[in-house]
Amino acid sequence: MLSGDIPPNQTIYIKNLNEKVKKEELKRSLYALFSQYGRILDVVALKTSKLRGQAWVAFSEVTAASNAVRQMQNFPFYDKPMRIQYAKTKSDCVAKADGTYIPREKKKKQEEKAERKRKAEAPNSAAAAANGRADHSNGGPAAPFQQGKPGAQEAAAAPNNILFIQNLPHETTSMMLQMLFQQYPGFREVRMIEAKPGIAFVEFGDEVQSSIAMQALQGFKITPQNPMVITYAKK
DNA sequence: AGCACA
Repeated sequence: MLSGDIPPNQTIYIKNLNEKVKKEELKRSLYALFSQYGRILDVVALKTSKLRGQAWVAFSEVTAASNAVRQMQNFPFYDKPMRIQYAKTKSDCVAKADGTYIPREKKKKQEEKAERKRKAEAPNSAAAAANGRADHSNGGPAAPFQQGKPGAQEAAAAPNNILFIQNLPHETTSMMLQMLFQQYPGFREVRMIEAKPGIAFVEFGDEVQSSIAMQALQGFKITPQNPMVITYAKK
């Protein structure tokens, strides 16, 4: 198998990223691009000699990661095809959420303690950490995806530089949509069909640009009753 | 190619 034999993980590992992109921009773009697959807990990118050109995106669900691995495989991102796998280990942010997180410095002490457990001391902080935390106060409940996003096991549409907008109020004009979408880089045009009110197509220069606009305007309300639903247009 | 979180 191309992707190797790494078992599914809610964090994906991305390599072959364009190393010229600034770290903060890279993280923001990755966030915008991948949040269509589910809730993102964290994006990690380092520019050290060992770690440049790579990034980790941690999702709240494994199914989101699975869809992302399949759908975004080889996606041209800043002119380079992304190579995506599951991460080999659990992200710290995930461990923190499920109560298994052990700070890095304390990890060694932790192992030493386990070796000389012959002491059989009274329960200490290590034992408490091993038991995990009962409270899930961290980050709140795992909310279902917002409307307009596919269910976890349902395949998401393939990225497209053209967006399909639904649930618009019938009085929406292409000029109104242009005002909204032209603030995002790569905007080209809005197309509406007179015979079909409530929908529109918005074209961008490429899939990265359309994805960022989608993320930014997903659920935007032109009227209080009309949160817009944005998906990629079918090819 | 390269699997981290300070």
